[in-house]
Amino acid sequence: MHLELRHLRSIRAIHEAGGLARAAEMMNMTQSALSHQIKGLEDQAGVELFARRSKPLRLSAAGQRLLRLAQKVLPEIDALNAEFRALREGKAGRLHIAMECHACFEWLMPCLEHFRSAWPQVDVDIRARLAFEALPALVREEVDLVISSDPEDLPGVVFQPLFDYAPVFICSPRNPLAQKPYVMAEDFADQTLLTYPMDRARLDVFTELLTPARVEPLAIRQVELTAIMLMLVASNRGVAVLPDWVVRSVRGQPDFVTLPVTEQGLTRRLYAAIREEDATQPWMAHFLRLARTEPVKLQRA
Amino acid sequence: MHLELRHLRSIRAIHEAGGLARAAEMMNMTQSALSHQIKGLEDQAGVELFARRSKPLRLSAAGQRLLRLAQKVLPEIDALNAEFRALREGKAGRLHIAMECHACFEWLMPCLEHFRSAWPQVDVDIRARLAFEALPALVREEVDLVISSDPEDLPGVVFQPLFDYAPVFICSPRNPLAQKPYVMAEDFADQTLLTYPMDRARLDVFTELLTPARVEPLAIRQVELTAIMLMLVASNRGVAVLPDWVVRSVRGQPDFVTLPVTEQGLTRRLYAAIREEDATQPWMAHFLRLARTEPVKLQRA
DNA sequence: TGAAAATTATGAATTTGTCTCACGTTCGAA
DNA sequence: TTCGAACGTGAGACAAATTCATAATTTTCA
Repeated sequence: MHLELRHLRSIRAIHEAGGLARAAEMMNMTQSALSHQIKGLEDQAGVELFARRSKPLRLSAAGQRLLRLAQKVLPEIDALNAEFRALREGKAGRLHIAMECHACFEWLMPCLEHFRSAWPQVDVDIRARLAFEALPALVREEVDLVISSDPEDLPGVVFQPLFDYAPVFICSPRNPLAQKPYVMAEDFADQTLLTYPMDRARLDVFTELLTPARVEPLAIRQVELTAIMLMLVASNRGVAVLPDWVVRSVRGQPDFVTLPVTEQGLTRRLYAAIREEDATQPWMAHFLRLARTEPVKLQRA
Repeated sequence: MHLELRHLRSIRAIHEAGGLARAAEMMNMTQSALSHQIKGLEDQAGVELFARRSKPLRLSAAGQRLLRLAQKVLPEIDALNAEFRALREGKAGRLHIAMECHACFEWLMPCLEHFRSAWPQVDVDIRARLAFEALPALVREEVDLVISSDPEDLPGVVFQPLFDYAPVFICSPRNPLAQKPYVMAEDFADQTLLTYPMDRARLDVFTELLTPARVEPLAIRQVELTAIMLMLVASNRGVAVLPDWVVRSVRGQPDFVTLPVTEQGLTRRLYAAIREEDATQPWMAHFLRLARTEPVKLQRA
């Protein structure tokens, strides 16, 4: 069959108008055109859609079945049109975020909460552990924003700086390292290192410290949740290097000792990678503004 | 916008085929036609549906939204086509039954149970109390079968006889009438009559007895459910005239006395009114066969 | 890096389908 | 029966979709 939305619209109009002539007027076409259309549809379907006996043309049983479909489908089409219109006007959009930085949940969630209420027509989502590389996925439009601390030069992609943070060493006061003024790469050689389950290339402690110094920790244990990681640190089952906004939340608790990484401490900058085309979207600008201010509140908390 | 199903099919095909050329082949059209079609759609929508940067043409965010719609809508269209095909082959259909005879639930339900398993593709339904007249509704194709005991001569409608039944008087043994060998119209003058909530013209007790004799019962109480009506009879709150297959179910119970209506007893014939066009449908024939045999089992039970 | 291969875009001609116009037909009511 | 309203039909006009041929890409692979 060659059913088209045009036919569904006609069926609905004929039902609502209670006749072919009035329906034709509703749809800005001649009564003849509608008659032809319906006839063609019936020929294709091989089913009588209208009770032809009496004059104000009424739907047959099969026609009523078709009407039900029309009443289900057409509103969805209209909804999509409304969405596209909002999209053109910059009110709607999609913001699917890929995080390379696993601890970013902490500040991302409050951000998205604020954002959602301001831009209800933007479809938000977070994808934590991507099975694939995040930046290619950004180019492929599978995601719309990537949180990363390693800007790359990619055509069509821009890296917007968000804020600076410091990777901080954290361990139990019972750990011997707790006595030191700061930690160095060599200090990890006899430690169990707790990390998020990600590639080493995406973990500050490796890219900034251990890999350049060619130091390998005694053991590595991968942990998904920040809260669990802190528990393990508190019970001296391992040490970790975490962003300052995470460490700040346990400051002053007697179970934890925090130290700078290297004598000067490390500083890293977080970026939002987005497609060039999206950089001008008003909602994207709003989100970036939030992503620059929210985390700072956490860091100062 | 001028979105059509054709476009949804194309979107889906391009997604599934992973490219425009392969999709075009899948849809038995040239690659050029698809390219033109997509371009037209994007112009209309004012939204980029595909990521044009890289060659094996992929869906953009908006395109993915459209794909979701396609995946929701197209299966429904296919389902309808399957239904229409079954309809043409006489496997599917609609059997919406209107009852003028309210007590017919008793035998109609078992009938429909059997029928449903034999003709799963026929959409069955019962409408008990129609707000309108049942026969005009049959002509208008709002229902497909009317249970009635008053055949009329209507163009396009045929009355198929189902079976005969006897309207039987039923009362409590404590009721004075319980002593009589049969009841007459005059006996109702000082009785509370229990009836289904229908027009008098559709109730045997009036059409066959009281109206011709110009007798009015002391009171009329309308009851929806047969079981409730029997309860009221048992507690001598009223008397009733019910079809024999209903009365048969309480035969032998000490709470009830049943008597013939008039000396000879009444006999009525039940008909199924259907549209002429449906008379040749195989499933309709099957249903009528069931409707002739099932009730007789109840009457003999 | 450069050429070949694969993939998509474009433009004009053609085909297909849809609509309009004018008139015929049917149905229901007076 | 006749009238009027509502629907059907057919030919031509028009619009839209498709095709063919070819250009402009990007991707792949040597």
